[in-house]
Amino acid sequence: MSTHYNPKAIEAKWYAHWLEHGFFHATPNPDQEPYTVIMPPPNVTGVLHMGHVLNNTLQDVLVRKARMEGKAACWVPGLDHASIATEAKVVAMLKAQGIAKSDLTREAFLQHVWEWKEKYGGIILEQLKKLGASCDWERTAFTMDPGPSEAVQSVFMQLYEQGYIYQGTRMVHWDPLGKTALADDEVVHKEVQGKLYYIRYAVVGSDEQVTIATTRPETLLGDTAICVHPEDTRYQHLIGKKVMVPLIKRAIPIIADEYVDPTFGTGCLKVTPAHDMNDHALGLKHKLATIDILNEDGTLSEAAGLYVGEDRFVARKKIVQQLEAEGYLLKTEEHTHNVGFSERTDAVVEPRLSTQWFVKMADLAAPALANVLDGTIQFHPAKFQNMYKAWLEGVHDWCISRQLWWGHRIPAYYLADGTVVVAKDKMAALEKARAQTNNPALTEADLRQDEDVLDTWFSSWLWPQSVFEGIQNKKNADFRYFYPTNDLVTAPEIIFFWVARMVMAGYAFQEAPPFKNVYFTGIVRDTQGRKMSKSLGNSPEPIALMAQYSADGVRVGMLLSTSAGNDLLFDVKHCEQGRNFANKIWNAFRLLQRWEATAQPEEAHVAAIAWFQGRLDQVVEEVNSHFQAFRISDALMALYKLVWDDFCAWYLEMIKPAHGEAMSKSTYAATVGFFETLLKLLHPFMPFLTEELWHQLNPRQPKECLIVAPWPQQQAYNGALLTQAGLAFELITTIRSLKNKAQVSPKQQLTLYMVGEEVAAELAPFAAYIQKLAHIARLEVTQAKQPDATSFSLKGHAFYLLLDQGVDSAEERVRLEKELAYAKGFLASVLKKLNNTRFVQSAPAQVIATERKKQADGETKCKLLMERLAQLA
RNA sequence: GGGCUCUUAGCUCAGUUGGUUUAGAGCACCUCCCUUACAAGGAGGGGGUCGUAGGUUCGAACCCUACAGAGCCCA
Repeated sequence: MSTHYNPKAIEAKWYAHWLEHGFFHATPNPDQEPYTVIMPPPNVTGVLHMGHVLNNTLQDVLVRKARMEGKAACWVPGLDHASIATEAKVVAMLKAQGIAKSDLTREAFLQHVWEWKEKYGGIILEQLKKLGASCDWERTAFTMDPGPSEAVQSVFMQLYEQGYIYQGTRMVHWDPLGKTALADDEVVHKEVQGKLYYIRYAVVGSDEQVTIATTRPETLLGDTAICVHPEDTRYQHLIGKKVMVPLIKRAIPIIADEYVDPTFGTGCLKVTPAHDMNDHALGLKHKLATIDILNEDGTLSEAAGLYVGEDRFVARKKIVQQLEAEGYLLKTEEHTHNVGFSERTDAVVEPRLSTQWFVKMADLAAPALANVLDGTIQFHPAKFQNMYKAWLEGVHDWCISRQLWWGHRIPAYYLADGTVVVAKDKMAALEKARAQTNNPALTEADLRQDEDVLDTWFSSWLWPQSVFEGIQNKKNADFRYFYPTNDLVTAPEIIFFWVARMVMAGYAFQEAPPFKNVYFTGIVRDTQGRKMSKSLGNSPEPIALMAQYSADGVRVGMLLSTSAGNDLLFDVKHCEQGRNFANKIWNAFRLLQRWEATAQPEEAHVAAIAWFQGRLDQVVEEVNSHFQAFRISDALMALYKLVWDDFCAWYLEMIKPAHGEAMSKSTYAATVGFFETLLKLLHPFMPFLTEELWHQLNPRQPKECLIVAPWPQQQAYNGALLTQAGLAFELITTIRSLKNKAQVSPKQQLTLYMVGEEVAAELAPFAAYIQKLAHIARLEVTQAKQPDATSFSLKGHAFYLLLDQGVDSAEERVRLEKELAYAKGFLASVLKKLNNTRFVQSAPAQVIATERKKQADGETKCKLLMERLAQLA
């Protein structure tokens, strides 16, 4: 057996084995408790990045533990069709082949997208298998599959009939690159260094001029008013007059509104109702004209009058030049401001007036908020409640139409006169239209379906329901069994996009929450705290990382660096630590395996076994409670220490037979049992290594896999024994340290005196181990002072260590004086409390008792140190 | 501009309702050791007074106030 764990063959072997035996597949079973996790569906265009590794490792840990606990663990994987991202990708690909989207029919274009999807889509799901993800692959779902698509359609119709979906002309965020509207939260605001242009407008019928400051001078072509604050004395006399828009020479009114901030710029605002959210509101209020100067692709329209057909940014430059040439530009200033960018295409978003479909949110938001605030749905960490609450309380209606082809086409049909009919298909729409218009002569040719598709999130928000066909068929067995799901693991970035809307959908369509817990992960950043991104090239490639450190190593590395909800600075060193841990376990197994259990007579390591059993039980309890609180990295760290420190460093060394000697059968059996329990506890975190060792440890049937072995039971443990062992270990460490400081070989056999029968009794079960591990030849109880030996105290007990070559009194003095100073300081702080009558009067009895104990320990320690110093003098 | 969160060892973070030793962990660091499970290892060790300044309390990393710095969400 190799001295190093070699994961390659092992990982492939066990993943195939688990699949072959159907361990990942869950079906409704009345004898089992269901445990359901819905994977946040990655984009069909996606490839595995470190964020996915984090997110999916966590889900797999939760799912594997639940499976071992005997639950019907169902982890549903899926893919999201990602309208904008996918369409943009395919458009670019076609362009590279010399095909323009505009030359294709809708059907032909969609044909290309489906072909692309079949060929390249969903790579990420294959990559997740490398990570060990134990998803129920038989349930893999895609948002564009017939089931989920039907759910989208039916929900659209239902909400439309109930009046929750409406069509409206609104200012929307327009993505000129994607040529589509965006929802509020698909716009990312970034600080941008721009310019503030000061432009003069001449007042009609006067020599006066007013100066406005704008960051977007090209929009002046769409100006329909100038607005000032009604109380601004600089401009009051101009209210009601008109000014000439430069270059195009259009007269527009000067109006007054309190909306204007007199301290910003010149206090004089140009109003462009078609191209600014706030200006639009002003326009409505003051009944201003609206001039839309932009085309859908961000070029200037006929209405602009100038630079028609030019891109908005080109036009901006040219207009600035012309303004300057014609003397309208007073000055420019550097100016930092927030600019909206499209989440998907990164294009600068343009506020634009258009007719779109919306979902009315207020009623849907109410139960979604209430059930999070009352704890029906719990957030981990809970701090995300605040953000969730703020968003839901000020929620805006949701713009759900997108001017794209790839996605769920809106099931709305128009008649020539503009009548709208919503129905699941053309035939149904025709029937409705005939009934609605009382015109049985209508034919399919009279109906035109809406060209737009729905926001991708409009399918994602149904995901926990639609993967089980819960919209169309609420009574189906899977849905009734697996819904509501248990835990959702996702990123806080999509708390509004997705989490909030799923909760709304849960209450809107099932009157039940979609999940019980939401665990928010942080963002994976590099060691400098920068977000990992392709352009920075600061993200390790997960598959390569797994090849280097093993899948288990990467899982452990990822988990060790995470705490719920906090961003994590990812360092490959953590994966190295994970790999080293795997190796440690591997080698513990090698040691165990080489032992022969034949010793006669049967002499078991009773104390060692009882102690480790206690530690095991203690840690099982600890791990369970960490899981309950979603403190996954703490659970892992508890196991890391249990294995490395308690099992390897202490237990195995305690029971390790001397060179060439055999081991008793009962000790060996107990140890194998411990190792099995450790493998069980570690399995959710390190599935491959543990499954391999599980089968190497004992011959088992193919079906008898660790992945379905029962999770260890929580048992009561002997706390007193753990305390005794703690003292013994502390004693061993102290002896080693004293030897080290005295430059005595660690293996030098020495004599140790324990002062008093009490401590001797306390340490009795571990006496043999103290002798073995600290290399103590003679362990004696004494009451007498030992002038030739070094003294020390632990937990109020005194000890003498007889170092063979005597004591270097100078060094010993320094050491003792340092210790004494500390002990005195400590004692003083305790006495300060105890001498304070108000403390003694008001503190709880238990606190005072603890302080008294501290005092006693401190006094013993000081007394001993002073005695020893006196001897040395 | 409004709201939220954070600031504890070199780094990343724990620290539960204020009171078990004048604060813990992992990693990193220093010394010694290639000892027959593991150098991807072993033994030992050093290191912080908890952002700053006040306040409440018998007692504060923990509660309150102000200030400084970092981040997030919304506009």
